[in-house]
Amino acid sequence: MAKLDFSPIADTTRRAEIVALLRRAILTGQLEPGQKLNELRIAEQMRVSRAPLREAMRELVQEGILTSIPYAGTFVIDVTAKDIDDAYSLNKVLDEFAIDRTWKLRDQRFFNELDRRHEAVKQATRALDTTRQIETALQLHGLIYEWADNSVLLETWQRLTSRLQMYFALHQRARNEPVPADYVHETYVRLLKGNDMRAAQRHAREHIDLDFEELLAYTRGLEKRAGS
Amino acid sequence: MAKLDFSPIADTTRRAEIVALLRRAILTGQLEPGQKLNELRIAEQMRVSRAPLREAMRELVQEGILTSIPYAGTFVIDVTAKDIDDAYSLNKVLDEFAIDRTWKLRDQRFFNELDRRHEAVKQATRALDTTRQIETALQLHGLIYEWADNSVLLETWQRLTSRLQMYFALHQRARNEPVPADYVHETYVRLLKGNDMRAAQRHAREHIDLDFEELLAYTRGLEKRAGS
DNA sequence: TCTTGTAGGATTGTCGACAATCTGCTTGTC
DNA sequence: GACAAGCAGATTGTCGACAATCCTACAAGA
Repeated sequence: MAKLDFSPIADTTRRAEIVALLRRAILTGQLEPGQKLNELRIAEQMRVSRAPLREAMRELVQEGILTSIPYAGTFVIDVTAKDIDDAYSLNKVLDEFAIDRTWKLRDQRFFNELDRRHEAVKQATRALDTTRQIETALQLHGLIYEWADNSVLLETWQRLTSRLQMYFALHQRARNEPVPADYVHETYVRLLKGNDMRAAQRHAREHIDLDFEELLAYTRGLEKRAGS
Repeated sequence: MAKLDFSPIADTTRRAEIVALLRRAILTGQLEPGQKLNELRIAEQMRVSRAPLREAMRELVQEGILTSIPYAGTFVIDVTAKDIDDAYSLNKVLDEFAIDRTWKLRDQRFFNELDRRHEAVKQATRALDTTRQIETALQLHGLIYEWADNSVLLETWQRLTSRLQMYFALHQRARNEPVPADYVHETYVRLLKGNDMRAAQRHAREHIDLDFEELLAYTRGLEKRAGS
């Protein structure tokens, strides 16, 4: 018999679909930070009852992109400069760890996947699809986490990813211009293929710092506006 | 007017109470790994309807201590040696980061709180209350995370804590004898009060390794039993 | 004028019932 | 006896309605 890998079939609960829809709306910035989610309205729009919607919202609260206040409502989290700073500084540490753990496990499949994801980023960049560009860039970056063979680390990264994607999307919407940032990934991929682990780790740090500076500048602007 | 700090009043939703009850049952080992949670039965026992119970369970699924399979049920997560290994190796990295970030922020209040939590551990140890001993030890350990002034790091730690507490509780139940492990905390506290950050970080690593070895040995036993 | 009490409407939290799905057993056929 | 089809029974997923709570506006009183 031919060896054939079947992927698991899609989750068929409404709840799972609602989670996906809401997450996407939040991470692409369609739902703005601080905005309240009216259960009845959303349930009507999605043509579902409030029960699965509420369960979906609980999941996203635990995922860290919604926040809930009893009897008051559920809101998209606010984005402060400090949150971004916190997320990024933790990300640096995790990157270093992930690269360390992945390093010995790299094989041809890893390199192929790396190229594939890199290509996806470049394609999205050429197509000027900023949302997809952010998504693919984070997926490229996430490969070291998937490869590190540490489930807890991977979970942590996925939680962080949600926030990062949200931050980048907001940043994008504000600037409303495509990001080049292509050569940076070029170097990143090259170093991950090479033999100098410390160099790769160092680059990851610096690469992150780069994006981070831009984000912070944007967010500081946000807070000035909110404070006025 | 006298300055008085009021703490926020407790959440009064059934959901929040159910979450607390379930979490406690899982983390103390009353609900065993792999065990299925029957919604109807639990709802009847708690005298609540299934709606808030299900929402509570979704939260715990996202928290990582329950796992859900659509139309099959929700189960307490299984504990494998690899999971523990993963959690601990990540914990080492986070500890180092947390100590680094906390170091400059230490003040008298920090030291006082450190002593207070240390005292709580010793008290639980003297009282032979192993459940409370685990709880207080993790709280002592968690202080550097609370003090590090990084909300994302703190969240990550809290997620890890849930698992660690569960692991320790299982370990305890299996051995059924009180752990001394008192002097270890003594050293930990002393180093956190001192002036040598690297020494504190190094100790945190070694301290963790110690507990970890015991846990792993226990869990390997578990898997042999399950495999037979 | 400021504070306090009080409806009214809107929204969230909870409940009980129904629909969809899974599991194990029985039955019938070969 | 082996195996597939199909039928309960139990359990999860979803729905619509009710209860509890909050926010707003407005009126009454100091």
